[in-house]
Amino acid sequence: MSRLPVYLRVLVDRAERGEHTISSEALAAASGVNSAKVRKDLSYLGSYGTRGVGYDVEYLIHQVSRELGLTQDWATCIVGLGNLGLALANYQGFAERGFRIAALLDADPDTVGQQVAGIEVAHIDECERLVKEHEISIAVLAVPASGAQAVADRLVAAGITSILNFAPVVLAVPDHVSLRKVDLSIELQILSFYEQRRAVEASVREGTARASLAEVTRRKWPKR
Amino acid sequence: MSRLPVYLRVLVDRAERGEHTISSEALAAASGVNSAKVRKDLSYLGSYGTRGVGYDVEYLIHQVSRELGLTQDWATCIVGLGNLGLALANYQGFAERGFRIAALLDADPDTVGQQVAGIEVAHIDECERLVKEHEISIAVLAVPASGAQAVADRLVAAGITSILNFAPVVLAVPDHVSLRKVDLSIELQILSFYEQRRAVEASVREGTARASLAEVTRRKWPKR
DNA sequence: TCCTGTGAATTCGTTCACAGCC
DNA sequence: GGCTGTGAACGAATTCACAGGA
Repeated sequence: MSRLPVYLRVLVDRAERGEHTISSEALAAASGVNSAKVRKDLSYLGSYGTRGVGYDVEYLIHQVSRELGLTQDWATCIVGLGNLGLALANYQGFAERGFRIAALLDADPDTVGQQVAGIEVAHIDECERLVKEHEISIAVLAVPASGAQAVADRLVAAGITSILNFAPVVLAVPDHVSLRKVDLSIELQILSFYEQRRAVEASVREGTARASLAEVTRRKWPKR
Repeated sequence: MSRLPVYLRVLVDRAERGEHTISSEALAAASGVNSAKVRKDLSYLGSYGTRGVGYDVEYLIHQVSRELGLTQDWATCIVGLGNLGLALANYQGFAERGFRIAALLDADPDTVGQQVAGIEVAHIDECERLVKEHEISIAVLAVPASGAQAVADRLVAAGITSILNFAPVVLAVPDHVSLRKVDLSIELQILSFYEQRRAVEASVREGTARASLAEVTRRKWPKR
């Protein structure tokens, strides 16, 4: 399911190049997955391809967009206008894809009142009113770790039902709220893990390694 | 394995609060996972807990850090100093966690030469030299989608072995290179999907839904 | 008694392989 | 002949459940 957006991106790209049809094989290659997986994923949509031919690009774009709820636009808010929040607010790709920024929120009195990307930053205390007024369902959280859970609780109470969390903490939210997280340092640490593992492997190949825990552990982890 | 960084964060937090011991149950709850999973994950490290007691927090921090390769620091570079690249360059959490920014790279002549976070932005043409000179192994890619693959190829040729990609494209890299991606619009689209699904479910409960494809499809997807 | 470590059971996602249709 | 749709086989990850040590 998290693959649908990837397919969609490939499809849009192909449509722009004027291609009208695409095979599961081609879509798979461009998306970095297996072709059987593509066919199975698409079969869940009930979208039909044509045997012997492939999938109609335009039609599939329509189906996937609809499945993803992209045929309507979603009002969102960005909470926390530090470095990252500012970058997100200025990011063009937001609106293009049907995610309209309806409000910007911050707790810092110096930030409140400033114009960012054509929108005035409101105080976090306004969140209840703004969420209701603009029917905001999605919040992007770019606040410091220490305040993140409190802000999340407040947003949920205000009526938010989806949160995209950039703060480096594990948030707890009620069942009816969707939560996704983007965590820079976790990503880097994962890369670090594989870097280190390659270093250990290299030293083993060269025979310079001493028997070590890392060595014993080495084979237990998946390939990448 | 991608859970180790999460455990580590929880452990550090507990250590700071002066706790010396933690049970798999408590660690699991704070990490948002099942306790058996925690025990199994930790057993791969060869770290031993104490039956009847739990795990020693300090010792576990040491073990996990070592496994993740965080006992050394990694030289990294940020490529692309648009909104996002700037925010990343100014992000403090980088250096704190052992990821030293050794170079900033951009293709825009107006950006090259500027100081960002105390480092002068170099031209992308310098990447071969800088990667070698600073032994940079990890690159953070914050360039526009259109140029991302070319830049990635170049970085790989220069000797980079890990890439954290923020550009909204599927990158292809050789097997010996690790690749992670962070894609804002994909995350939003996934949230959109669940938002929409909730809307459909609500209309079904209210009896206002017409029989529809979305309705038929509804049950096929995982819970969240 | 409490909590870890781990085989066994289960669930989930992926891939294979081929029947069926264009 | 080419390509989709899908049952069946497979493999990986998760969870159960309990033996055994502190």
